[in-house]
Amino acid sequence: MNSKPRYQQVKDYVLAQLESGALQAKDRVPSENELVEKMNVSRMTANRALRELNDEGLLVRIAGVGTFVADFKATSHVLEVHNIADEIKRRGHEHAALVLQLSRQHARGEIARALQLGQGEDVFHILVVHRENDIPIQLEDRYVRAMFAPDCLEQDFAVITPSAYLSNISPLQEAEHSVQAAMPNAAVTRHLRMKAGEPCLLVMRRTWSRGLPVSFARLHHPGSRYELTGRFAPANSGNNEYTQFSELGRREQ
Amino acid sequence: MNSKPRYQQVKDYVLAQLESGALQAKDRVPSENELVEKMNVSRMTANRALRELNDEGLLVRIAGVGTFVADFKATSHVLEVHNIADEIKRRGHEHAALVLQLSRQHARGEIARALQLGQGEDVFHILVVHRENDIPIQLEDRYVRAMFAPDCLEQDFAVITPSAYLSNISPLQEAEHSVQAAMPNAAVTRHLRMKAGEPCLLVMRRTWSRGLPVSFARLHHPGSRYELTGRFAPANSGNNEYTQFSELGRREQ
DNA sequence: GAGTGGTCTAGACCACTTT
DNA sequence: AAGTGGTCTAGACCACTCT
Repeated sequence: MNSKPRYQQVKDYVLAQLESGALQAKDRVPSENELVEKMNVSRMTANRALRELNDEGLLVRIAGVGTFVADFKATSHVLEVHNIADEIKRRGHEHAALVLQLSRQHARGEIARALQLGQGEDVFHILVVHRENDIPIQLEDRYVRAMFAPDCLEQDFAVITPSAYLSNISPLQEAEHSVQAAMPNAAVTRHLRMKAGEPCLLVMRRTWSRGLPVSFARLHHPGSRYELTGRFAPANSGNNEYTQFSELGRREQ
Repeated sequence: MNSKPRYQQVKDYVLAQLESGALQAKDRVPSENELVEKMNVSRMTANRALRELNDEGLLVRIAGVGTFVADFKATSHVLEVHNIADEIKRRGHEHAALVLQLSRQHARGEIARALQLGQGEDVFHILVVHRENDIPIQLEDRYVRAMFAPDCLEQDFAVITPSAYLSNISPLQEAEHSVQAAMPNAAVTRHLRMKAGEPCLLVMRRTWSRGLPVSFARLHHPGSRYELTGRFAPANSGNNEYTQFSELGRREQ
């Protein structure tokens, strides 16, 4: 029954004191050697427990000084931006994609800047509507550096997501996101079947591969049907370490 | 010069193969014992390297089988929701808060549900406008379980952020967020000095302490002036492990 | 049975800050 | 000098999977 690893037991012991309030922010946490004695573990095991709690942001460790309760557990929480097709499937719903446009263009203005292209370098322009159970849920307006994806025009993006296609070509290594509220133009309104006056949740994403920005996407979502959600909870007694899940969710009601 | 810890050298060795493309998604990564021989380290050191890369989501380990390159490195990226006052100060700007309302109320409808209160249990209602260099940037509409914060009415929320006040009372342990685009009502429009027809980026946040939801907040931000941004980048050669930063940013231009 | 990851130990050396 | 965290090792036992 006490099958939990020893380092996890040490973590639980410390976590319990955090949660009970016995240890407050900036308080000193038992040192590795103190835990070695109290919990009858080796120092490597105590070290792993405290190091992981440090990595998780709950503790702050200072070599030569000690280990302390971190200050701002509550201030910085996490949202994740997922692949839309995976999200839909994870909800057990049907994903369908409709390709509205797939062409090669010269990069101009914002696109050229976002992808760090010289004016006139080529990009592929992909415009796809993603549907969940036939309800439009995302308009993907994506530009891809042409040099990076020479066979882009031959893809069927109704079958393979542009995002999946890109990460197949080469591992993507960096991403940058921004989320904002914006009013859609007429075309976006139409493609997402939105009511007039309804705002969009607009996610902009840039991805890098080997130091070069290779893709820039504007992901429009109808404000009435979508939200980005996240939950953040240290696992008290039972589970592993942290439960962090979130989803690009279709609003239920 | 080669002062980097051995486990980090092992991580770098594996990372280099991920980044060069020598190892693709689902490929098998050298086992701990293979790394022990190739890198001249002990197995504990090889184990730490692979375990950390696993924790970071880059590798998948299966006991009895092997270690493999993770599948969807690019699909799930992170945004963080920060404390507004800290964010403003971090940008070197001036934060000011104007308290519009501070009162005790009976919980009804959505508020009672969100805080899991019986109809009629009391909440404190806090309404504050946060300004960055005198420009309204967030309307905080917050409800706090009355039992949790008996001295709430005596606080000066122009000086201490409600969020900071709450985490002073007791460590907050769980948080739930949703981000959506919505049209503001007339009062929100006025308090944030928004143009007619401009949408809001609306962050809703619930926080828990010791298993009870203690606070529910609607954070309205003018769509034209705010966005939530995030960046995600594994540190290739030089740095620690991961660089994950993000901010609730005032849009620059 | 050979190989894998998962864990644990007892001891070690180091650089650092505190007293 | 004593205490702290940071790292590393050589060996060990286990449960598991694959062949």
